[in-house]
Amino acid sequence: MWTRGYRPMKFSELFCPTLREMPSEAETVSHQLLLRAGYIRKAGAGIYSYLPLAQRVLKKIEAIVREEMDRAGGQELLMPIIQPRELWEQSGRWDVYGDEMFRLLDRHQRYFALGPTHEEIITSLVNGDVHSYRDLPLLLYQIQNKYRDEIRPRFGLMRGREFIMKDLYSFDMDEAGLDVSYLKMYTAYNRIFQRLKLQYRVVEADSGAIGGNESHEFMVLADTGEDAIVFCEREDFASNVEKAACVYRDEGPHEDMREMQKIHTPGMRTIKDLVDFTGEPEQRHVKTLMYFADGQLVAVILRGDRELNEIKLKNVLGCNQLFMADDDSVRSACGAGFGSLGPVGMDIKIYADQEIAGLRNFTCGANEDDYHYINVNPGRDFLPEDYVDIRNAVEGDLCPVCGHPLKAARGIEVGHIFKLGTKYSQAMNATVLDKNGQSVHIVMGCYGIGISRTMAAAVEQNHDENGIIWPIPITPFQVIIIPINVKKQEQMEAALSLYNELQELGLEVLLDDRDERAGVKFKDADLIGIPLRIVIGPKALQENQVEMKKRWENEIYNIAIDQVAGTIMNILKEG
RNA sequence: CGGGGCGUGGCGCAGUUUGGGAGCGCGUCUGAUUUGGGAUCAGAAGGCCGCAGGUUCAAAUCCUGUCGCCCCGACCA
Repeated sequence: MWTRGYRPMKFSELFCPTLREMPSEAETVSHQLLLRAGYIRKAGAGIYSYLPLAQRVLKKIEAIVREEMDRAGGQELLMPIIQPRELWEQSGRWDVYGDEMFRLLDRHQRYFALGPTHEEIITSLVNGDVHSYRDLPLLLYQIQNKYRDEIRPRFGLMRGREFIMKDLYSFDMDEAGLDVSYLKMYTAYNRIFQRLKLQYRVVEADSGAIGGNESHEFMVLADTGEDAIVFCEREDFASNVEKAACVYRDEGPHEDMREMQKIHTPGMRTIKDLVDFTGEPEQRHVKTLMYFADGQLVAVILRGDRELNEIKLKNVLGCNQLFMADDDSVRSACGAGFGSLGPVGMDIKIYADQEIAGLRNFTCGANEDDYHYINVNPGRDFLPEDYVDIRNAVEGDLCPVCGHPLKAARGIEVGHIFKLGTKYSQAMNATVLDKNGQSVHIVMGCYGIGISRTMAAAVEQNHDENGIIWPIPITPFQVIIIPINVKKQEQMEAALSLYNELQELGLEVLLDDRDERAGVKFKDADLIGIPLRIVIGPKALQENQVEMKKRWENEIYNIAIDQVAGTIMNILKEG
């Protein structure tokens, strides 16, 4: 149920510098509370020290992760943080990874990377010592610091430049083997997040730069999450909006096409300007975006109320590099600037979102500054290269499986699993001999859990105005005992005796033996988030009773001292 | 990298516009009175005003440069 082996603790000896005031640098709840409650301190942008309370939480999360990785057949190892450049050149990622990789020079002017991930090193490791199909499958993992020079570290532990991650890599003979390994991890991840008592959802995800074809993300649900997801309440479908296919259904019958007209629209550059000007809703406008795809200019058109999904666009175009065109390039190619662009008469390849096909009599730019067309119709007034799915999914879109309207939510990505296939084994020539003595590339998968991020996500999801409310499986202490007045001998004696009794039962107990006013101790107990609080005060003590309070409830119960241990054990068992 | 903001005792901030005393609240230390939701009184310690250069009789304040941090956008566990 919980992990033993941590010494109980007296608050007077604990290094837990709580802050009365909110640190000004923190914006997000988890960042604020972890700082205020004395869990973390910043050493630099995106770089933190974990204080004793945080270390306890991290160790608990790690313990659960380890148990489930081992249960699924994983073997723990530890790989270096400092990795030679040559390995990264073999996989081609020395260049591809770009500025996000920390690089350093040794005294001989040789380059090294601070590992942002460990595919290269583990592939090379396995390649050196695994030669036969008899050695597979192999599941290897570690819990290690990772280094990514994030463009913008933020939200405390949520997006650090140094963070703790569990990463497991699977090695199989073939795709069928990979499917088995992937399923093992999928199952293990579900067990982990259930055991952590976090509300989460598994969503389909884009596999991004790491490569591969199938991928799921494990999202802890929180309004402050950086990712948007959509899910279906009826069917087994949930997806990151980056990935979610948008179902398009032609609603027909369509209104009659009217005659296209050019109108004067001085100074109007945004959809909102046009909505105000024409009185037509956003859905009856079309916006035009210009991109460079591997150096070639393309136009993209979407309904006015939609957001372009660059990942989808990149996949549709099959390009490596995609970025928005600058104003000068657009002007010289189209004869007008952003805000006045449109598909009519444009001799650049146009990719239209699939919804555009069903629009009638919409408004768009005329490729002439301060002019727009109204009553534009696809097919009649312009022909796109193709109609494609390139917008972000939103709430209310139809489920691709059952057609039911989708719900939207926000989430914190705490786990991500990928089927890599042979991307790295080919690049680094990692092979084994199969039963026929034939050399085949190893089929790989990789599976990450952000350990430090999970701690932050847990706080994000479990707190109130007074502080953190730890889920029992990861709380730094299960019980805090507060004698109201440590100078009253009978209170301290009762407290100490209870403290000893509970710790002998294997519980993690924090005894607040500080000579502080009761209010201070209550405030700190709430702030640092201990689930169960035992208060030893003069009134109840005369009756041989103490007060018990659950951090997530308001009620206070009086309990006979000799029943405290049993009551606590029951509550903890229920989790 | 672009846009916005901030660097002044441990924390939160005022002071900068208009140059001339380094201040306030919290915390810390000592003593007393207190003791059930962040006590009160008395006393004390603690600051290269991010750093460098410049202007000036005089710079936290004006100028130049530089470093760091936070927030908004593209990356990801």
